[in-house]
Amino acid sequence: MSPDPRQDERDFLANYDPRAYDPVAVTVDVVALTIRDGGLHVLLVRRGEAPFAGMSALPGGFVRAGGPGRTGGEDLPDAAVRELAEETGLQADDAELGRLHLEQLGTYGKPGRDPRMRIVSVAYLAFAPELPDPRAGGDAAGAEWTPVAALGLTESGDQPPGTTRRLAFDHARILSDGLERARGKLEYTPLATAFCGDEFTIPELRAVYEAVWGEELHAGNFHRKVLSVPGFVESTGATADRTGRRGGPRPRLYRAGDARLLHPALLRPGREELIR
Amino acid sequence: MSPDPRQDERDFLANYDPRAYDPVAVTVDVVALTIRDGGLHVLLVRRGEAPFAGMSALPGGFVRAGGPGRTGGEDLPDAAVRELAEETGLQADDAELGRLHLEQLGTYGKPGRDPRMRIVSVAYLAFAPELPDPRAGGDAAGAEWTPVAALGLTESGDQPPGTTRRLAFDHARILSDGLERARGKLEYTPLATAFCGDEFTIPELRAVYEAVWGEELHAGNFHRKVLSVPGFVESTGATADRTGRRGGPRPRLYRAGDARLLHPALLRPGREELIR
DNA sequence: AAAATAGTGTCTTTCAGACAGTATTAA
DNA sequence: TTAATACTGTCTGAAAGACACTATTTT
Repeated sequence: MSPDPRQDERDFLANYDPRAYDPVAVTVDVVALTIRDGGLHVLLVRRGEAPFAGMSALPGGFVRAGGPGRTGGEDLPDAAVRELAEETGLQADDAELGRLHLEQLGTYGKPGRDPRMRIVSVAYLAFAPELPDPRAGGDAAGAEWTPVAALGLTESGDQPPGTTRRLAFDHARILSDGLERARGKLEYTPLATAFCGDEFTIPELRAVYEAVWGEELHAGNFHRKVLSVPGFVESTGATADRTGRRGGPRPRLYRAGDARLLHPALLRPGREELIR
Repeated sequence: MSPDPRQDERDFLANYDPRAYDPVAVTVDVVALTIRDGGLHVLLVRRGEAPFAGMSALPGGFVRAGGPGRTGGEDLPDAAVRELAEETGLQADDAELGRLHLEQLGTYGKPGRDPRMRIVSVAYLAFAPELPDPRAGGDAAGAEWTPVAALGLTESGDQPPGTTRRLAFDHARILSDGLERARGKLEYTPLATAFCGDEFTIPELRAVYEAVWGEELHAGNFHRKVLSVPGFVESTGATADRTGRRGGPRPRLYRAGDARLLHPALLRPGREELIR
């Protein structure tokens, strides 16, 4: 219709409700999970300023938009990786960040979720093998890996009164959604291997499942099940030099296989009661 | 820290990269699915203006933000329902829209996805029982239920050259993601009942699965399986007056049960090859 | 009468989970 | 030597899928 793209944009903007011009800010927040000392940890930053000063929050920040009418700016997953890199002090092209699994979790935009202005936040979920402590890195003064168990999250996604470490904004809800997503993903995808190094043992993989699901699994059945799913893991032929903490034979080493879905799936035990 | 929230907001805005001020618009797009004549249909609008004039698009529009510093404006799911109501001519409080299943699908924000400005779009997925034709309603001149099969979508989410009915922006990708989500949801949730009326027969429910999954199911095994999953359907005790199109006994009538997850799940047949 | 459909019965295979048992290692 | 651990074998019950079969309805 109009060959001039700027005329086009003026038409476009004129055709909509003027309330659309009220500012909406778009941010990304990242739920970065890892396993440390056998427990599930999440990367949190300490807020220095109001609102929610002194409380913890998920790492995140504004999406760089690019100027109007142009195609500059960054894609949403790039913004998530950038925020993660800034907070951990790792470079975005580091091998450790490159092996990371990143997926979109959901978008949170309820009016009033930030008391200052309307903010729509796109949350990402990251699964990382054990990463260095954030304080070793760059300008990430306040970031640290925090045991998820210490946050006292309930199933409904909030923190009961008396919880010492409280999360700002609606970040308890976002983290809760991320944990539930992670628990489900381990059932039907091989993403538990994203928490491990390049080579890992079956007992290490089982420890990932136990940390994320929060329950102990039967070692023998787990072992046989993992090896029976085509493409979940492939043998390296080697044997680990390490062994279990209190003895036992040296476990064999495996790599992640080429499956993208687990078939049949590894279902969480004892979910029959939670279904209604 | 600062008791004045406007001072607070100024601090807040001053602390971030100035590129954050470049405008980002937030829209919602809706993938509304229904079953008509035994086939899966999606609600599409015809675009009258550039860009993509004459092409089809998902219904959608700007999220009403509310003014700065206040908590006005609409929540994202409310915006999705509003867009759907505007396009179908139904009122947002109609029973037919009230029974609708609505869930967030994902957020699409790649720079350049709209040639005019940076737009981040939150996509919603809706499952609807058969709704009236949009043209009967209000100002929804260009909306219509379109057979998904006519769009020629490939697994990778694009339309090969030569497709007659083309989708604007990245809406082929969004629709493709919505279809895959719907296929998966039918496996482990009872949401197929959201495509049916209040009362339905097992063969009608099977027709929903066949339309969404695009393959025929074994009638006998499907029947036994549905009845064996606790809480999927509950009997009304009544028998339908209608029967199969070419004869057969009158099927019994059921209502949706109280299950929120299907256990054990109804898995799609023949997915072993698609896993890697 | 013929064909299609609703619903049930039965058999086979697969798989999850319980349990037992052997070999290997640390304490 | 004891205890923990890695792994394997075996059994049972649940469930999916193939197939057969009866009863009911339309054409």
